[in-house]
Amino acid sequence: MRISELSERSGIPVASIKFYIREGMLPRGAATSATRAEYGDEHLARLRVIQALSDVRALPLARVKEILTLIDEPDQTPYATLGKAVSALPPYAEETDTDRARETIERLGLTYDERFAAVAQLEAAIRGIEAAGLAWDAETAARYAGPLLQIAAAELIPLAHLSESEQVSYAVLGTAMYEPAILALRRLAHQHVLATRETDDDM
Amino acid sequence: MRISELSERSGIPVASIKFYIREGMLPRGAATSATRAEYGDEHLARLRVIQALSDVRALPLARVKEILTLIDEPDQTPYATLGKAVSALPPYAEETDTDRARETIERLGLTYDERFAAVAQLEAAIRGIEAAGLAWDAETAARYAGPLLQIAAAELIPLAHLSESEQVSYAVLGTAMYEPAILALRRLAHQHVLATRETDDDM
DNA sequence: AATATAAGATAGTGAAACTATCCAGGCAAG
DNA sequence: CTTGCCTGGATAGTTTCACTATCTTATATT
Repeated sequence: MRISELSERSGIPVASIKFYIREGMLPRGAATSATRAEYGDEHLARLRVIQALSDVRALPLARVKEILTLIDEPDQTPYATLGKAVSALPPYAEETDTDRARETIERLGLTYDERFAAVAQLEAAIRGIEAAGLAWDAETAARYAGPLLQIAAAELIPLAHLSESEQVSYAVLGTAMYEPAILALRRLAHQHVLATRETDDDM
Repeated sequence: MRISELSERSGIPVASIKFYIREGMLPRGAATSATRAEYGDEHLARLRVIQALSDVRALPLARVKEILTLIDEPDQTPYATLGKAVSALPPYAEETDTDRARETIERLGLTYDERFAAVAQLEAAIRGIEAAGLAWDAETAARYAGPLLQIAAAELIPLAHLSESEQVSYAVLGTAMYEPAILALRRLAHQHVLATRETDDDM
């Protein structure tokens, strides 16, 4: 298909598609002549991924590009690839000390690895919680860790019968794309708990 | 304290503090003369909340302002206030039909209420998941719902012995600020599960 | 041959979040 | 008391991001 059809089918303006190509997020079409190029279904799929990451996750295009690159050219190990994908996701934390996060992780009996971006992200999250005047103690952390461990374990099961490259792109995209659903379900769960309380006490 | 001290103690440039005041996110200091005003600890605390919401959550200032307004002037009921707070959080979903979300919610046995922003957010999340080529079926949804219901229920318990206005600001800020910690813990849980698998299978 | 459309390059736009400059009025040191 | 620096407040400028519009050249299509 030509660029105009790609635009129609994806709902993205031609000018924006050209912009994504310029930015290196979408491969060029196969040139059939000096002023014609052919686009395929892979271009359409790529555009949908860009939109999902950019609109639903509200990721800056630079981060979207990082994730796309990881899917196209995974690192040596899936473990390293997933680690890099995590650093493309908010909260964007720079390197600082990660004492609070380390304390939490060790107290929970989780594996601490300072190279992992999620450690710095947890640190940033804890600082934010406390800056906002909220509590983050062992009890609070434990409330979250148990159920999340269950979720994480369950999420990894269906990966088993996929090929390695499928596993990587599923894990990278899955890390990013299931998060909004998780947050929405938590918010709905709050509402549900509140709504099904028979007491007249509101919160 | 004067604005320069407020700036020093918060680490936020004077120009930015003035900007926040202009935008109505931070109250003016109490004027002591035509060119002097006095700022208090409440200004410092407010600044820290703005930073937490803006930096850690990466919320646009317009959303930060909405949340701040909710804390300052809660709605009639805490339930309504929390609902509005949720709409200030990503994913920012406009009104569309919410069929997929409704189906999921009903199948899970949760309370469906179309006025609740989290429903539209779940819809947006599901569409994003599928646009990215990932699965969202009953089984997937159920994997998440159970543990999240546990989390939600546990989160509401400590609210019981707070005053109503404390409950509101805790719930509003808590909805926003604990989310990054939840996501970071999920990512760490993935790493932990992967790291503690004795098999040589990578993912 | 005339017209339309495509690809690719370059430049322009609009919103968001600051940041810098300006000015008049105090306060404090000498 | 006066000189000079700081303040509060207003206005204007800057930077980054994510497009969007225009332009050029060339090639399909009728």
